[in-house]
Amino acid sequence: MGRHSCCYKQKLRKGLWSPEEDEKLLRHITLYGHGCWSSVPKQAGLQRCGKSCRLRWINYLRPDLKRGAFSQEEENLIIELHAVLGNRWSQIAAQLPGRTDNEIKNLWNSCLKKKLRQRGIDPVTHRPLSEAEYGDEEADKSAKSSQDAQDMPGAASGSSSTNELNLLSTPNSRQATSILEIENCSGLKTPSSFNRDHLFMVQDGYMPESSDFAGNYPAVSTQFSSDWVHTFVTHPDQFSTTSSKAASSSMIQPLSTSMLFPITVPPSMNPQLKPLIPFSENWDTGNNGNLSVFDNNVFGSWGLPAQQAQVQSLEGQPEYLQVQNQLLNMAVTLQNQTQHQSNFYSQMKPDINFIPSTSGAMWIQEEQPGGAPAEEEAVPDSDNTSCVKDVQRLTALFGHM
DNA sequence: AAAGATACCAACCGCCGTCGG
DNA sequence: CCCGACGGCGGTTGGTATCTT
Repeated sequence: MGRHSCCYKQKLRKGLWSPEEDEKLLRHITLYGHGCWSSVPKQAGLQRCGKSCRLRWINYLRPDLKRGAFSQEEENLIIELHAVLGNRWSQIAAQLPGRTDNEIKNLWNSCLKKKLRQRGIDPVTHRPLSEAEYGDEEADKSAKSSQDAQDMPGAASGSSSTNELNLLSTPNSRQATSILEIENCSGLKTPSSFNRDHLFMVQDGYMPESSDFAGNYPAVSTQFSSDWVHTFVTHPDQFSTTSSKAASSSMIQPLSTSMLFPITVPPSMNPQLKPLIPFSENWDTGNNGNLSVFDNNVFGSWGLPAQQAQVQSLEGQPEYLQVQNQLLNMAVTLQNQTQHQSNFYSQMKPDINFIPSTSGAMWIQEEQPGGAPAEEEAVPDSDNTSCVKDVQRLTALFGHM
């Protein structure tokens, strides 16, 4: 096996990157972009393979990376996403602006798996350990299918069995338990599977009424983390494929700008939200088997009470854009109400209200009505490591130029 | 204080899908 | 259609830091 083909051509450096190498790569990409990765090391004067450069850029040098410890909310979100996506780290990372798949993978392997086990939850199946280990036949079947989905992400289309998950929030959650349940949700394999199956979410005591489901199917891309609501709008193109992998991606994946529009709504706004997005009755009657939910007036409302949130049809504007606009307006309104963010990257939490990222994601955090910042789990300001790294990066970029 | 154990994380490895010739 | 280059992904490794005994 040995090295990747690009590494055979010449003797290339391996191992940790020196500050000088970082500087070269950072400067090169800042000035010229990366273009073809295989040509980057030569152009940048590096004795590395293109793959190594790409990895270094993505995992370390990218300017939009969020440094520092993961917040409790991020951890909860990762756990919830992992329950749905399995080890698809890149897709999970797509939901966490500023975090890399490698970072999340490391966190999972080093911390979250352990935490889940300590809580009696099997990190693979996301079911109670006792049930996962000694469960009845049905439990075994369910667990197995879930396991299959995670073991063979690429073979997802072949598996259409139950994918049940039951997530419990951390015992330390400030308010009510957040529970995300997906029942009989054919493994999120294809969007059309939602025609028969249903998915619902329970949060802070909210229990969807049966009428909520009458002919409608809630968007999977609304997530609850603690008492926050994470909502995503996915670009319709994401639904237009029958590829199992791409289809499952479409559920939560994202974002190359406008592909996904995540908004995190603070607890104080929850009363205004109804965590269901009606889906069209002919959800699965897409074009030749391809699903184009937006052709079918899927988004009749957006989390708000129906009478308040009917999407007005704007001539010539795709409905997903209308939804995005609604969310954007909401976000801007929030921003206007809470005018004290200053630097996007210097105060990620808890002070940031509105954080655009290059990936098109926005995170909104609102002040509590009393004016005090929304109470958050304690988030380490910025650990020494991240400081050192940031200094290193800045030095690399500017210190010698 | 030293040695061993454990945790953490950056980077590598190999596989796979896509694309262009 | 085939083949090679390339990018992307997930699993794994190895070095370093931290903790425990």
